[in-house]
Amino acid sequence: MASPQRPRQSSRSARRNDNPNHVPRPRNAFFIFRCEFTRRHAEEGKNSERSPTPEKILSKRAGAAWKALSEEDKRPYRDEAREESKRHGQENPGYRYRPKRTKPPKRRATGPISRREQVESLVQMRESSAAGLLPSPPGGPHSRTSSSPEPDSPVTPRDSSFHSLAHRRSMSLPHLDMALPSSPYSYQHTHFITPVSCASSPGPGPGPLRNGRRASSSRQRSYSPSVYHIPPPDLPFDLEFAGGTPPFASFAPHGSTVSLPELGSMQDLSYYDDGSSTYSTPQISPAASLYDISQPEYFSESLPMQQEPGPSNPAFHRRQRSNTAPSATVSPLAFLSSSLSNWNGEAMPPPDLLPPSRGGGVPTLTISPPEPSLSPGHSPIQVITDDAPFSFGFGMSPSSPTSLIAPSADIDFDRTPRRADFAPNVQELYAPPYAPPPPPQLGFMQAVVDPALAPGEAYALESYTEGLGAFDIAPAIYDMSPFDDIDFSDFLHVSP
DNA sequence: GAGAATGAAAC
DNA sequence: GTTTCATTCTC
Repeated sequence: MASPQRPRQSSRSARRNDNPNHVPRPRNAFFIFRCEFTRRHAEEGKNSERSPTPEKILSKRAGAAWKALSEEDKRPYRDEAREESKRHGQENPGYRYRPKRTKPPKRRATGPISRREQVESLVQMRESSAAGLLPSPPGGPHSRTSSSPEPDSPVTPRDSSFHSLAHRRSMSLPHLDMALPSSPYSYQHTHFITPVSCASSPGPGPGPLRNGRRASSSRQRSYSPSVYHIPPPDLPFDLEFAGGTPPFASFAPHGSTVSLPELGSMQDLSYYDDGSSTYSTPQISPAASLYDISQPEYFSESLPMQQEPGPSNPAFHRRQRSNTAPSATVSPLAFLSSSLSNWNGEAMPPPDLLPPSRGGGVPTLTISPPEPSLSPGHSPIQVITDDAPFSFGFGMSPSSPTSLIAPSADIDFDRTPRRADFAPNVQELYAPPYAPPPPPQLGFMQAVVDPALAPGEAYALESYTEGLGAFDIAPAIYDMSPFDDIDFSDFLHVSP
């Protein structure tokens, strides 16, 4: 059994950082065992003619011996490790293990990246663009802010807020892979939407593919009996369906369409930070039902005129952002249904006539990116009619749609301030520090992203970087002086 | 400083 | 899931 001696500071740890005050970590059970193992070996070797066993070999033997021990045999060492850890805590109050990352952590193969990472990506690209350089890969200068803080740097309340902020996600973030195809980060946010007839009820079961795999090839097919995995929109792809009606599947507010009747028969899946997921059935607003826009005649010339879009329209009132919103990843479908719930039912006919081929059929909805002409926080939902009962695809931007203007979702997971949240005088002072990103020039992407919409996307990032900059996340990039007087506390969880 | 082992803790 | 660092000491 290991003696309860305090381990002497190793030469390596003593040198660590050249810091004489460095406090080594408490040993774990195996290290206590290994120390004893080494000691026993040394004692046995005293009377031996053999040369001392190299430490490497000893470590291997100790590891094998440790594995050979039963749990009962290991218990004294585990107990001792607990005791040592307890003593360590008592002798070093306030101690916190702070490993230093010497190399950037490997990017997760799946899962969404943080908004902050995306902002950093944008900033990096913008700088590179201004310098006429290609973006540097992750791990470059701008990835520094993603690594752990300096071990000995004080943790201020602001730091805490900052970290919780960085872990929040927002569905209002533009998809950088689309707006900025050369982003060093890949957008991995995947949603699964299955027809009710195929989907299991909420809870366990075969369920969707967690963290949908992303094929490395430029073409991807993915199908399972209960799950349709739709790859990110930056890749051309084919979908295979086992017959029947293909599901509405969407992962970006671009170009995917679905008819309203179908919308109500589908289930959506959202992932949460804690790894859980929930199904939900989009709720069609009473207004939508009332107008029954599933009927083609609804789009006849007898459409009622409605208000002009804009802040004066009560329907455009933006709800107060909630600090208690769950940290969830919202799918575009949830976004759409939420938008519909706010929709006042009014429709705006198109300025020009619908093409004859689009004169009938079942109307479909297309979620479009925000347009800069609209007040911030509002997205247009465009209703188009199509001969096909269902259409799906990318690059199917409505050419001459009937337009419904609906307020955007009141689910806003972005607790960072937006320009609209700033004091009026600040809003007047502020001028965007950069031009909107240029339209993508990649062939397929060009068909998907409407360059005219880029400013709207840029706006969201711009406002977010404003918020980040106010917390010194991107110092020396923006002149944040106009925002010095802003109280951001409403957007943060700050312990009193 | 690397190397061997295992596991706690952080990220 | 990945990385660091606890111990030890030789190479």
